Amino acid sequence: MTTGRSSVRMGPAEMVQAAAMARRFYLEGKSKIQIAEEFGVSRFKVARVLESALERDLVRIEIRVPAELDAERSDALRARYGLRNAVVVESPEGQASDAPDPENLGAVAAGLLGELVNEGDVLGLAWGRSIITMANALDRLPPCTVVQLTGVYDAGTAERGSVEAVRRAAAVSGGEAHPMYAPMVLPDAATAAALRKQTGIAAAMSYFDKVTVAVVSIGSWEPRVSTVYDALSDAERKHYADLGVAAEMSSHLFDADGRRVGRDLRERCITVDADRLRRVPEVVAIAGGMRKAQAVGAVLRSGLVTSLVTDTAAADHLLNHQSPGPRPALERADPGEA
Amino acid sequence: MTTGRSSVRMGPAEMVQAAAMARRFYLEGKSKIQIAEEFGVSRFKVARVLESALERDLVRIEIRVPAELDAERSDALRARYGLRNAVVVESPEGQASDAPDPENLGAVAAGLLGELVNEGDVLGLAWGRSIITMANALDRLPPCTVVQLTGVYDAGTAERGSVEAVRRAAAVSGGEAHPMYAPMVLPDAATAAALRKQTGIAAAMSYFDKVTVAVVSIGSWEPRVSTVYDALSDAERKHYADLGVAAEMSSHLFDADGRRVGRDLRERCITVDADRLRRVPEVVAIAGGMRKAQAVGAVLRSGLVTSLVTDTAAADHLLNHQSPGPRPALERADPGEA
DNA sequence: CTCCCCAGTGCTCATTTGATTGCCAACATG
DNA sequence: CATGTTGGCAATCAAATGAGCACTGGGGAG
Repeated sequence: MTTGRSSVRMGPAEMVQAAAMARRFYLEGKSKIQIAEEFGVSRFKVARVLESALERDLVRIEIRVPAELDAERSDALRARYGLRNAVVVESPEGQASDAPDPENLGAVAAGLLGELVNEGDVLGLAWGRSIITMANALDRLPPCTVVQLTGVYDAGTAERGSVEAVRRAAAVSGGEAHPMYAPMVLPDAATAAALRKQTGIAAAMSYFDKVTVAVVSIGSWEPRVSTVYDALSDAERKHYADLGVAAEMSSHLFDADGRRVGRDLRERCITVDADRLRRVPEVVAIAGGMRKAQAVGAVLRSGLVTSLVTDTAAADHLLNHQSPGPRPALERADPGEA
Repeated sequence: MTTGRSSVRMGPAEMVQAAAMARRFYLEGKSKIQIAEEFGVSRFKVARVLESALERDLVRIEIRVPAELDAERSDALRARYGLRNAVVVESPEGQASDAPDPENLGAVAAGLLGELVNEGDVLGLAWGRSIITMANALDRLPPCTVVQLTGVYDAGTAERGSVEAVRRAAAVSGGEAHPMYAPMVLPDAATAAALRKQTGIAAAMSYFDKVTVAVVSIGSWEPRVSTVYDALSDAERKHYADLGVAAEMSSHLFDADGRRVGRDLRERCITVDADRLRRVPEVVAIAGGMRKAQAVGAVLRSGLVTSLVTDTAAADHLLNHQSPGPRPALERADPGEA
């Protein structure tokens, strides 16, 4: 700032010399002292020349990530919300608020999973469209046990999607699969309790305590954006909406500040407990799109999530219109151990 | 080289983290230690991540110079021939060996002169087409005295070109002009001697010892490529060619090794002595094109020249087909003082 | 099972680097 | 002419950095 202004023009000799020095320094990795000796100037001079070369854009440094990733927002999100990992996927241009999670979200999450999962881990998968997409996009995964964290959502086309996802992940990984053939939301607590005692379901649930990496989805309290919302009656929807539900994750409900609300719902659901989830060293949430942005913020503020895969639209909202809230970064065991 | 291979794929989290670290380091100027603290890793980890980011082209550093300059060849020439400054101008594409010095050469030389000349300097200009071009391209020059170093070449269109160049340079600079109204090559030594006694010419020549920056041109011993060659008779041309003339500069002749030959020619010429030229702290030669490449090499080997402005074609020849010769870099007074 | 190898990590020490300060020359001003 | 000011430059010292080394833990071969 104090020396060469960008406005004063450099002559060709200065330019060429600066370029030569910059080449030595940045591309050939020579030290400034070596360069100073070669050019017969003091090392301070070299430093000044390089500094001004930087100012004048004679040296251009760019950080290139694959086009679909937004490094800047990823980093900002990670820092702001105290996440261990944040990956922001570029939202397709022109696609407005009603776009669901883009295809990319799943593919990128699959890549992230490949990084986070180590051999011997126990991977838990909740329900979610993006999670299905992710499972399909998985191409390699270290050997690990895969367990289903929630019941399935039994409407729409991808009926047994969650089961499929668990099977697919286990197949790619080469490990055991522990799916659950049960709906996520049941008519009443009794039915749910009965189901939980079923051999297969109980077997799967017995792994919940061992899960080292969980993948969850986030929905907002709107039709077609929350699995649970869609599964309830109008009266029930109204009931929970009055509690101030802002987000739903694996059938757990949160208000805008990330506090659990409507805990009674849990009794009717086949899902992993929030407290158990909190003990999972690495919880990856996948959700994107404008409509889910608020919900994602709410869940982040709950402190249940350690990593996030989202898109530009949601990231912008989280960065510009929401605050991380009081809960600091998570203090969990490092997900490194098995 | 030892750590991350370029072939092993990075997951999105690693990618995003590497990008974030690279941004901090390269664009925001944070230290690796700061980055290590922020990300909760050791500074060595940061160093390794940045190193691998460099290997994987996640960080791209490019040295950008104005398109017309060839930084790499400039630097190579400077280093190989021990020059103080070397500037290589991009030869226009497809323009073959018979291209004379491109327009750019003069413009770039003008810029170089603006750098090299300081207030109070005495600038000497020899004859040469590029020097005329250069003078026309001059846009600013510190106040200095401008002296004509050689007589003019009195044929062709730009008849009094050299005089014009001196006047123009003085006008831009705001200093005195000392032109010489005399031809460069004369029929015999007596005529030359008589001319040298002329008031105006003698006045100009009295400045030769004070010249601090000289600009000269280089020609090869061919028609239309050397001013002197064109001014001689066939017999004379043959005579000097038999002496092994490879280059001509301000009516001084050099063989391929940079040794002076045909010194008798000097008697017939109005020009600055080679020995005086050698005492000038900064001698800038301007010459380009394939046909002059050999000649440029010869003059460089004479050690008379401290800086060179040339083009890609000549530079390639100088770098690939010629050697710098025994004479090391010049040991002259720094051109800094007035 | 042991052993070796290998990749990854963090440490130590020597070197490099940046921020600060002091110096000198050029210049404007009283 | 003396003096203050400014700007560029080099020296100093503390912080940052790199190269080499030791440690560890897992995986495969014998």
